[in-house]
Amino acid sequence: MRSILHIDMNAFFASVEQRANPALRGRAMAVIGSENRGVILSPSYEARAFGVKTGMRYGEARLACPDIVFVPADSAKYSHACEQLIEIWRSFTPLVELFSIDEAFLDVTGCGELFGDPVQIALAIKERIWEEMKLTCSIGIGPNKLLAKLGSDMQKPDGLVLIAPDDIAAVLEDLPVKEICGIGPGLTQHLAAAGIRTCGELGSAPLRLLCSRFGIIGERLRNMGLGIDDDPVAPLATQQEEESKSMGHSMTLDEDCSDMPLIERHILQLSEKVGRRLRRGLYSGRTITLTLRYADFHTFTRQRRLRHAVNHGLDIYATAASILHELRLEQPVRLVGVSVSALERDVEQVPLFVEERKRKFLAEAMDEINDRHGAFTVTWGTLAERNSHERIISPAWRPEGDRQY
DNA sequence: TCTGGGGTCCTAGGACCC
DNA sequence: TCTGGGGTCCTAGGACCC
Repeated sequence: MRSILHIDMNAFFASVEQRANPALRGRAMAVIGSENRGVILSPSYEARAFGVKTGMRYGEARLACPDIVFVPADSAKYSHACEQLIEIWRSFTPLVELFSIDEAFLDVTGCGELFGDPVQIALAIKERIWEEMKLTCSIGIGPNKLLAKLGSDMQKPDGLVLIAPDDIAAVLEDLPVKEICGIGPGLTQHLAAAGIRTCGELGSAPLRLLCSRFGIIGERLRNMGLGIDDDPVAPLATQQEEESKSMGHSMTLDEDCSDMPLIERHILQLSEKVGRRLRRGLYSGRTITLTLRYADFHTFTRQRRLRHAVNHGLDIYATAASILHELRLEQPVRLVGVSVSALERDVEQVPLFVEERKRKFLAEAMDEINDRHGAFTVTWGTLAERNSHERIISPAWRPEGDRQY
């Protein structure tokens, strides 16, 4: 039986900002992304008390909480805090899997001799994080990642929830399926249509029914209902060795735009950013995808497969622009995105030794804002230059078990 | 102050080949 | 050749996560 911890930092960006600036402490504040047309990335707990939530538009947040203070996101600050967290976690176990910039799984099976039972370990970790960083977190403990993640969600902020093997059935019996990581709105609705609302119902549903309705994820779904999950905690070094599958950038324009030359310039800028990241990671790619979002939010993609892989901004741009020119825009454009997939690695140039890449990873880590629902994703050590302020993003890698959705 | 940005995986249909 | 089926590649879209 494994012992897995899932650690979820509470209001991570907001807490880091409050820690850095005493004037923000105890105040309703929120970290925001872009200046213009963005959403709340991370509200402080004081703001949450007013009903401010991640993903809210600024106007909505101000309506709920007129005195709220908006603070622009500072990715370097959060990356640095994340590095400190990793250091603390790794002092307990080498099996640390970063799930996002503010979440991690730790496999503490067999750490008992050194640090005590899993609850003692969790308490010790919370104490270290508080002592050294003045941040709180919620920790879930379970026999696998699925249940550990569930546990960390059950008590916020500053929670500690143990789901022991004997508790599993009782915890899951009446739990709505959407609480499970991997079951989103779409699956929730489909399951409801099949008469399945709780994990208890999901776990006892006939496998044949689930497979006929949900295909190859049927079995995985039933396991979710039963709290079964064999997915191992992938240590950082392994995560870093995983190759990226795609790299892209997108941006919401300050204003909806019908001006083709202007849209082209945005596409060029995005193409250059993507190209730099590809080259830095010693990648090139054969498939170029252009994403457009119209003013009414309708979003679509067009992609083109090239004969040879490319990684220069102008090559990416040439393809993306030609795709654009074959379209007839039906509305003003709200968002433009360029991404490259079908990636290849230029083997001869790759200098990679795990240790070397590991060091780079910590030095250059995570940059670009994602949000969440608040989070960043993280970039793995593939940068060639140091001290670059370029924004480098990351594969939104996920644990294998959740990958199938 | 109308709704961000980064990913992964899966499905389904059509082209094309044997 | 009035007719089938398997395989691969490609494209578009959608579900899911943070």
